[in-house]
Amino acid sequence: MQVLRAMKSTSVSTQKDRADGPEGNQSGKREQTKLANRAAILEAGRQIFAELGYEGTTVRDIIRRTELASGTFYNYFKSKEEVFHALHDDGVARFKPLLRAARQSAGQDFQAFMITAFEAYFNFLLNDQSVDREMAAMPEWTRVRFDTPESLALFDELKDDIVAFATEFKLDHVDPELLTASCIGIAQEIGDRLLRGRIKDIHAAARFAAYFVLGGSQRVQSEMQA
Amino acid sequence: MQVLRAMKSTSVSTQKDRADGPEGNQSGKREQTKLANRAAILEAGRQIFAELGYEGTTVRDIIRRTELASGTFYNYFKSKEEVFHALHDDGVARFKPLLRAARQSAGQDFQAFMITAFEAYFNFLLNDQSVDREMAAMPEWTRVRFDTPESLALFDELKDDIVAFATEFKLDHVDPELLTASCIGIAQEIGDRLLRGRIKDIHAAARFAAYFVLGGSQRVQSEMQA
DNA sequence: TACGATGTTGACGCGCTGTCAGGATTTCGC
DNA sequence: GCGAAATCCTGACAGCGCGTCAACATCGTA
Repeated sequence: MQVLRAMKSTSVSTQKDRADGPEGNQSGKREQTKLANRAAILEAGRQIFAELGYEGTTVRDIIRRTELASGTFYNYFKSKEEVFHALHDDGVARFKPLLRAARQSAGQDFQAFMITAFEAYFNFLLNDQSVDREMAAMPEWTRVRFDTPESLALFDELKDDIVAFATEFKLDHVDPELLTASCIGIAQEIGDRLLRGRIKDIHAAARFAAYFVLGGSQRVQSEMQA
Repeated sequence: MQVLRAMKSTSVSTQKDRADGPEGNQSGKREQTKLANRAAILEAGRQIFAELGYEGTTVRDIIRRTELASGTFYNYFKSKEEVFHALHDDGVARFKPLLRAARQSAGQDFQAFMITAFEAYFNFLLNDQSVDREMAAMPEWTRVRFDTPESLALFDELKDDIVAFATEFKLDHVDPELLTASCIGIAQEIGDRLLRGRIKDIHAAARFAAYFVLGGSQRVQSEMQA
C-alpha cells in the first residue's frame, strides 16, 4: 500500500531535487506517491532514530512505522545511513539561511557576526526538530557524527567568512585551516554540552565563543609573527 | 581451542583490573588462558576495527580472527562496543602519563604547559597504535565518537588544570565549563584534521592551539567584566 | 585418582539484510 | 475508453549475524 495521505509531520524535505523542467511537474499521481513515500520514510526515520538511537534502529524499524512493504524501502534509500544523511542534510539546509541572516545583519562588524552566528547555531541545535538533537541527548557512551557533503559545504562557507575576517584584521600569520577548525570544534563541543544541559545560558555561551575566537586569533597573530 | 601462545602484538592491556589479593596471582593455567583469550580478542578487534571500521565489523569478524569459538566471545565482552571501549580506554590510559609529564615539566608556566599538552596529544594521535587513529583516517561520512568513563575522567583532570590556570590568571569571569569545552573541541577538531592530513605541522598546530586558548580566555575575561 | 568447578564449543532459533519474481497501478498512444 | 508498456510495490526467500545454552573438555583440589 502506498502512502498518500498528507503528512502532518514536521517539515522534512519532501521535494527531492529533481531537474524538473520549468513549472516543476508535480502533477502525476506517480510523482505524488513517490514524494509521499519518501517523506513517510524520512519522517518515520526521524522518529525512530530519536527513540532507538542510530545504532539501535534497523531498516525494518523504519519501514514498519510506515504502511509500506520492506522491499519498497530500497527503492528510496540504500540503507538507514542514507536516511540519516538525508535528515541531517535537511537540518543543514534549514540552518544555512540562519547563518546567512547573521552575516547579513552584522555587516562589517565581525564581532557581531560571530556572536549572532554562534547564537544562531546554538538556538538551532536546541530548537530545531533535527535528528542530531534528540540523539545527542541520549546518554550513550558511543555516539555518531556525520560529515556529509552538505555539512562540509557549510563549513566551507564558514571558512570564507573566517578568511574574510582574518584578512580584514590583517591576521596574516593565522592559518585559516586551524582557525576554522577551532571555531567548529568550539561550536560543536559547547553545543554538545548545551544539549546535555551541562550549560544553560545560550546567549552567554555565544558571547563566550565569539570573544574567545576573536581574542584567540589576535593572540596567535602577535605570537606567531614574533 | 583456547589461545595461549604469546601475543606478539601491541601492548594492549592484558591485565583486567581484578581485585587480586596482594601478590596478584597470575599463576594458574586457568588465569593464563583467560588473560590470553582476552588479549587475543582485543588484538583481533583492534585489527578488524582498523580494517572494516566500527560499523562494518561484527562480533563474528573479531572472533574469527581468533582460534576461539563464537560463544567464547561472550565470556569476555558483551558486544563489539565493549571491545571498542576497552581498546579506547587503553589508549586513554597510555595518554594520561603523557599529559602528566607535560604538567610536570611546565611547572607554573601555563603557556608551556598548554603547548606541551597539545603537542603531546597530537603526537599521541598520530603515532599511538590506537583504534581511534586508524578509524578517523577512514574516509567515511559517518563516524563514531566515544565518551567512556575513562575519557571523561581524563577530561576532568584536564579541567582541573584549566581551572588552576584560570585562577592563577584571575580569570574569574571565565566559565570553566565553557573554557574546558573549548579546549577539548579545539584539540579534537585540529586532531581530526591532522589525522586526515589536512594539517601537517604538529608543532605549529600545538602552538596555535595554546596561544589561541590563552588569548581567547583573556579576551573573554575583559569583555565579560565590562 | 576422582570429583566439582570453571570455561569452551558450536548448533540453534530469531531477526535483519538486500533481492527478485510476480502482481498491482499508472501512463501513454491510439 | 482501451490495451500495452512502463513503473513501482509487495512479501517471500536465502544468507548471515546475534546471543544462548546444553553438552563437553579442562583445570583445581583433596
